[in-house]
Amino acid sequence: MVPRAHQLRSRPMADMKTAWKAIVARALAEYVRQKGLSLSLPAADGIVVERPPKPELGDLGIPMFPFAKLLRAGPNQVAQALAEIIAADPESSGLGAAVAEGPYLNVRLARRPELSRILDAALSPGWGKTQSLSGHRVMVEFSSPNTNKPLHLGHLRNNILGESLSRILRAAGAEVRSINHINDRGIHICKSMLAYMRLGGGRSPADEGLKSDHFVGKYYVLFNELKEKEPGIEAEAQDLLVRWEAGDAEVRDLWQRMRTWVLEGIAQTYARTGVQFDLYDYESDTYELGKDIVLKGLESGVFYRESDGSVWCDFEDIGLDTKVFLRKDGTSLYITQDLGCAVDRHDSWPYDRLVYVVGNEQQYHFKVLFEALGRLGYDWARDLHHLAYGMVNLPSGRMKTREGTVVDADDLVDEVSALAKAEIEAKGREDLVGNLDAVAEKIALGAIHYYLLQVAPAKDMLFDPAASLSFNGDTGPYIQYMGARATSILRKHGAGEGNARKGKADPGKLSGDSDWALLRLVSGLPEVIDAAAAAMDPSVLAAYLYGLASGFSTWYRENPVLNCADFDVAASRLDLVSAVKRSLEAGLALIGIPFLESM
RNA sequence: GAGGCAAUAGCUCAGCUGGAUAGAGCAUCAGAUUGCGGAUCUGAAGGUCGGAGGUUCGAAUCCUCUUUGCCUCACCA
Repeated sequence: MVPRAHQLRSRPMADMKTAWKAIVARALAEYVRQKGLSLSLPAADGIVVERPPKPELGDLGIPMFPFAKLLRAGPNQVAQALAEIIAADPESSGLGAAVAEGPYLNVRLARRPELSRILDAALSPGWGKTQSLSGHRVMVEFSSPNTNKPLHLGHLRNNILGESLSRILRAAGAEVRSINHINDRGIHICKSMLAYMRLGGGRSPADEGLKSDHFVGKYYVLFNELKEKEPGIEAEAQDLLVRWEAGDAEVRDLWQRMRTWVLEGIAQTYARTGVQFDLYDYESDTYELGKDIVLKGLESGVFYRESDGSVWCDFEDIGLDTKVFLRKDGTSLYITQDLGCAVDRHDSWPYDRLVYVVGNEQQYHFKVLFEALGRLGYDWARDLHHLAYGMVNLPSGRMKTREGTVVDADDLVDEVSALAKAEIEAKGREDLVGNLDAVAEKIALGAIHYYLLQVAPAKDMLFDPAASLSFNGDTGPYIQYMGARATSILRKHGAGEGNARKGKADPGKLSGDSDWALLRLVSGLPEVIDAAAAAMDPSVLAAYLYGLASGFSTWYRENPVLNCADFDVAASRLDLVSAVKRSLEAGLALIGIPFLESM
């Protein structure tokens, strides 16, 4: 089965693998026929095709071990036999040549047709978009801040994971809705309100010259100081919550005012870091949702009532605990609300998947939530997914608000920006970059987002300030820098410099090992996007982009473009540089790293 | 105590459904620019993949046990 033309356009390298699986499967069948054996062979898509560890070994490698066992022959022998059969297969000859190397069948692809196909794809408008999830609707909930303090480093990891995931899913063809579930009610909110009532003196953020979310956060910290001297203040906060729930006008008024301050401040942080949402849920609107669902579940016997009136569900049969779903006073809990939200969301926009980007400390909660929804008869409960990410720790240990070891999001971006600015100035590039502050901030985002995304989501990570501020090596700014250099070549060409305009571009001129190696790297983008989307893991894309940038860097040191004496090669390499630039640009956009034309 | 996640180079991390000599970056050492941006490149050194068994032609990867670390096990969110 030879892949269709439009598929070849969108995923050049993946389709080559598919094509070769089919060729090998055919060769196996032929081998069996020749030997007069009768046995069932593996399906073509079950054949493992990998990439040889070294480029000299070819473009694709197929281990013969599984077949050796099946055919009761040595793997080297099988490789040899298959190579001969494939050499005689007329369909394979246009696609490349297979050579037996030890127990492996290594394929050298026919470069000339591949080169033009890859280049063609990489320079066409759809590059960086795939269809692997087309027709899918995915909801992604992330960020979910509290409205009593500003965002911190942990939120930055959450935000970029959620934002990047949303973009990757869209790039893979899915229809995505991103949701921010604002936690704007509860005892923690009342605490900052109470401290403000005591110490705020009616001042506004502007009066104190503070960003509005930082202003509110200050009072949250002050509450904890008050508590030291005045233990009774906790009860007062509780009382404030009761008044809030009762709709007390004075309390609601203050609540509204402080909430707005925080949300305005947080919105600024989202804007500067490039995070966007399609929808906002406010807990103050949704906190009573889910009660009726629990009551229905009570009727159907999914839940049971304790003698004190509280409602529970027993999960001991699946190794979990019993869990409360309604308080004895009939009020709802976190999980009650989440139950209601999930149903509401599915009613309003039936999705194929709902992803909660929430810290791994809540794994138990989501396990219970999903299980409860399933028991209540919602068959879409299996489409819910908790994307649990690990904590961001500091060299000194865990971040703790009370100990003042929290790394504030805005402060971090400011700090890294200042370093980037100093770096630009140290190199005397102020005039080259244009808007100095804007570019410095984009470099800072590149550094921070890449640092946070480079680690697989599930893992806890260490945030080492010194290392994260570095712009060298495996970092976001390194990738940005390679993008800037590629752009620089194209810019010079555009300005009339170099030999490329004297020649004629021909992909066939790029069949040398180093040009070919770089173009193969480029060709991997669509597959990586699909893999990142399937695994819901932006880190695989981050790793790919670093590899591409690094490959480009190695390549262009040895391979002149504008200065190439062979004008046709110069013109062809210019296309290759364009393809690299476009791939970096498309890929970086998906992981929230600004592309820079110069830096 | 129960459940979950993790452990790979001095440090921070990759290692896709088991496959060819376990890879990067940082740090260390040694080099490279009369050429398209040196925030770069090349090289050296650095590993009993926490430990012990098992499955397999083959294990960092799968299974069991074990050690260590983190998280959770609220009528908080």
